[in-house]
Amino acid sequence: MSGSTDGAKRPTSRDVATAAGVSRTAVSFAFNDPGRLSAATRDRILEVAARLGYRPDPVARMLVQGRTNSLGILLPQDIPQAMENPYYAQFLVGVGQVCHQEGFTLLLVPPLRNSMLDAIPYAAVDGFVVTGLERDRGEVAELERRGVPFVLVDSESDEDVPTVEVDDQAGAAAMMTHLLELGHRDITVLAFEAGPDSVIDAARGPLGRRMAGVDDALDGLGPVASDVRLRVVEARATRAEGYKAGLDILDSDDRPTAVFALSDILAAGVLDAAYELGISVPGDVSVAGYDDQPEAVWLRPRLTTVRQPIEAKGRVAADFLVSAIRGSSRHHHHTLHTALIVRESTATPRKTPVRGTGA
Amino acid sequence: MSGSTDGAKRPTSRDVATAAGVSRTAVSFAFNDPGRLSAATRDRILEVAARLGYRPDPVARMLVQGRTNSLGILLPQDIPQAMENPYYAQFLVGVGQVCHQEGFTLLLVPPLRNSMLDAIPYAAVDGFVVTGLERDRGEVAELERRGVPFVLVDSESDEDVPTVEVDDQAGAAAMMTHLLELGHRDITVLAFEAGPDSVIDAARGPLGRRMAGVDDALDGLGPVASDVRLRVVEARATRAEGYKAGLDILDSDDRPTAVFALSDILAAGVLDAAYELGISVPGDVSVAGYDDQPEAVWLRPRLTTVRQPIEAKGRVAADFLVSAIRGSSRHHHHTLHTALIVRESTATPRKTPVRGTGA
DNA sequence: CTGAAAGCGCTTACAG
DNA sequence: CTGAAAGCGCTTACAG
Repeated sequence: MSGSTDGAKRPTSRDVATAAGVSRTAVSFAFNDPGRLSAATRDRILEVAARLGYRPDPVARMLVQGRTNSLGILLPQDIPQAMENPYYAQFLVGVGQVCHQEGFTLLLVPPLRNSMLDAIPYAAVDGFVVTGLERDRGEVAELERRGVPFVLVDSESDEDVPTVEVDDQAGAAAMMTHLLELGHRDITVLAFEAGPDSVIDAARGPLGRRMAGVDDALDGLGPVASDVRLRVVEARATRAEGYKAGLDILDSDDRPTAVFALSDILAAGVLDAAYELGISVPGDVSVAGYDDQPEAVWLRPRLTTVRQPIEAKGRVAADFLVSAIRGSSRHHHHTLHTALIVRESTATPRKTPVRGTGA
Repeated sequence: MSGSTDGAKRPTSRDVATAAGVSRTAVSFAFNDPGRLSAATRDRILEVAARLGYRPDPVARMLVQGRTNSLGILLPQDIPQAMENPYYAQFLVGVGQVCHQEGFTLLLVPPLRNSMLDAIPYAAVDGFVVTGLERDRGEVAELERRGVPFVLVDSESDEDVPTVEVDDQAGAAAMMTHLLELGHRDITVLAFEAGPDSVIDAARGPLGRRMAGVDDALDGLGPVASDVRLRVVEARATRAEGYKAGLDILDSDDRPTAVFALSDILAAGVLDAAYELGISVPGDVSVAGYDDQPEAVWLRPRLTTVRQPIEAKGRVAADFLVSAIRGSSRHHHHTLHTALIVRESTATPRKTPVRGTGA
């Protein structure tokens, strides 16, 4: 019954113009600038358009206007992987706020045939928010070639390109210092590893900076640093993988007195593992996270973590992008700050080794 | 230093053709069908294109090819609200799988000026996945007018339009029956309410069907049904709101023996409230959820809930859409099924009222 | 208030 | 193997 989807093709502005006995110019005005038409003409055109089921073609309009009213998010991984990651969802909340305010839609642009490079030329967007890239990658050159503005997020600072960063190094250092000041000398860092097919270089970017922060804190300790035992374990950033890693770390004669998970989702998994093993947190072991996702405050015990303003990061990046699109002020840089959030999951370690004669 | 973003405008295929001494046809072939050119010509064109920083314009290409290679998700709420909802993230995982497989990007299309209707004509997509709409709304007519395929998700079944549904009524009935069979006769249903600015009709759609399922179970009980005390409370679907509602429901002389939350996120909040109040679950009160989000199994106690295949819903919807775009088989319908997942948060109610002389 | 013309940047039969 | 021409469907100065 609908019929408009099949059969005869969609009516064009020419069809409407003919049927209404006006020019295509008039049809365009009826939709985009009705004030320029007499009421009679306008009404007639609109009526004919309604009868024919006419709508201006959005792509033709984009071509002639030179804008799409849509922002692109260039993803380093495919859409399912991104959407499974609560970090991304939160980041998109921030980007989405700007979209809402400025009337943009949001295009998710995953790698094409496993290549971010290939995806860049095909996306119909007015600009890109780019996550998970370092500045010297070929992708940046391709973006410049593409000729639309873009903003690098969580990349390294760069003079020539707008960036939004978070001082992850300071954040990780603050948490590590917190742990050291509590008296911990046997600490396991649980790092996240890149997902399968990842095109990002995990050693750089946020992970690299957080690890550097860990080292900073150790250095700041002075000569005593040699007393500290530091182990590093990796897991994919899901709660289930955090749980498995947590089991490995905690179910051992030689378990650390503190675990510093480099993302909250991993910390949640470690908490699950501790619960499962009957190991008390923070009594037997301290657990710390990173991100301060909304989830963190609902965990038991409430998670001590490093807050990074993920939503603000998305918002600032999108703001920069929209400014660049609108033609104002090129090359912005902004660094967001982290904060140490001490809740219930960290405490002074027991004096006596847990596996010994007890508390 | 980059220069390509500002100053002179982007080179076009004409510029490349001129510089390489060939026709625009040849330039097009060099990028889209290199086999049709002699190696020498092709290499020369590509080299000149690289030197000039040329890329075919995606929008012009879309116009002439009549496709965008992008799927649209028509949202009933703005992007931040959608991304805050774990249900949506999971749904997008399913849609994203198809995008990945078929090489589509994904455009998030929120209401424009608070109107879904207004957003439809402007999105450059090959089709829409539509959530949160009923069939008789003006939006459906607008979609038909738009002339691209679309699929309605969680809508009512309809002959004329492809739909993907879940038998929510049966799912809710199954849970309610489970509670009744355990012996509960004083049950509070915690329903989710639409967010602010919502354009959806909450009384219909999934919520309405789940409530109908609750009634079905009561009806199935026969004459004893009159012994059942049923209360309904509403809250916005966030954990914090679930927590607040949980406090209200549980911190009372007259609390129910079971709470059936119509979404897991709400159930999680009720669990938080019970924990806060020192009320044992399922000892003092049973708590049930709906959705079986990944989270549910990490809650303590593990949540009894109704599983609905959210990811599959997204996948099936996107599959239908891609088929329609490719021109095959119009008008599909698919109903997905729910399953009762009994875990630890529901049990037989205490015989004696909690506020009485105790167990 | 209204229209004829040019043009957005590309691809695609068609012809040679 | 290569090119001239038409056309995708619209908007926008410009002129009247």
